[in-house]
Amino acid sequence: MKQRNIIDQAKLYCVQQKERLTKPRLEVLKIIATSSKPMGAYKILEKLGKVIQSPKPPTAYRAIEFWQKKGFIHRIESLNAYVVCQAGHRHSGGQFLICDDCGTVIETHASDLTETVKNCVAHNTFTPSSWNFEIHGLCDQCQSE
Amino acid sequence: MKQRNIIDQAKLYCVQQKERLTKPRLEVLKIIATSSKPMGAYKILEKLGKVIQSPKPPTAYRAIEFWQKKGFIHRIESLNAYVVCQAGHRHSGGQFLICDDCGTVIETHASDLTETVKNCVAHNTFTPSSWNFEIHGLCDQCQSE
DNA sequence: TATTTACTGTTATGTTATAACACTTTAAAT
DNA sequence: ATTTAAAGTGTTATAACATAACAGTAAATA
Repeated sequence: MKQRNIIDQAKLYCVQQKERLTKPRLEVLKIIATSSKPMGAYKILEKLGKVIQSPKPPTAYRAIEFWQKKGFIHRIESLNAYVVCQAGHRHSGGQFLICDDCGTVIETHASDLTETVKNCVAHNTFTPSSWNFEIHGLCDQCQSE
Repeated sequence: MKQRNIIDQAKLYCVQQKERLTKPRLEVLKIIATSSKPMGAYKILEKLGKVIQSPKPPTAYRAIEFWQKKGFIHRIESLNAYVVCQAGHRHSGGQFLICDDCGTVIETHASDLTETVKNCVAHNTFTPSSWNFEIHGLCDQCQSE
């Protein structure tokens, strides 16, 4: 079970980093990890309501922000939605292939910036700290249908 | 004047493509083109109020959508804001260097996808239609301060 | 000049996100 | 052990961003 691993990783991480793994945090991560598709904050909040007494938006947003900062989840900007990190490691940038038909998001390795960006860095015109590359299109399966 | 050129280009485009260059459309494009930084929809709406009698959100959003579809402006997803196209040509993807200090956005050429994405396409696992690459960091000037 | 089409104005509302503050839990310092 | 400080939560309220729906208007076209 993939989502099981993420939870275990998160637990380990919190112990090691002395971060507090509170109920809202744990449940929110579980919810996002269980979904195969990006999930909006209010959808997360709704699901959270099944394990916590009538939670309010900040409860969900705080947990989302927590995991996002730690690199366990990513925000898909073009969808206002969140997905669990599929890369299995910390990184300051992400690349996402978003199928506009079925909604699935594939996270690809994000260690390479494009040539243009590399040039900018090389010429010292810009110093990147984080990046987000969202590619919309059709996944293999939807393409062939 | 750079923003003058964009307006002229837009006028020419509308004549050639038989698109209607209405007052809301023209004014919204002027507003976005005049700003050196990405502008949110409600800020645009506010400025629009100086040339049009108490406009409502849909008036701004419709014009924004119009120019966005035609490639004259881009949406910066991570800022919920809009900038005039700096590339001077139609394209299905954009790369933006966003300075988190001064807010300036530099648009770079977007004809190259990263290696990973190219590989996905080559192996037929994904067919991209559009993409958006937003790189946050510090521009040269803010970096050196 | 009648008809169709595209666009606008307006009302209302939906969706996403955060500020602010009182209270609680945990960790650390004494 | 008890105090204190720091981090986290619950809650209310509201800010910020975006669109549905429908009536009316302007332009293109038949």
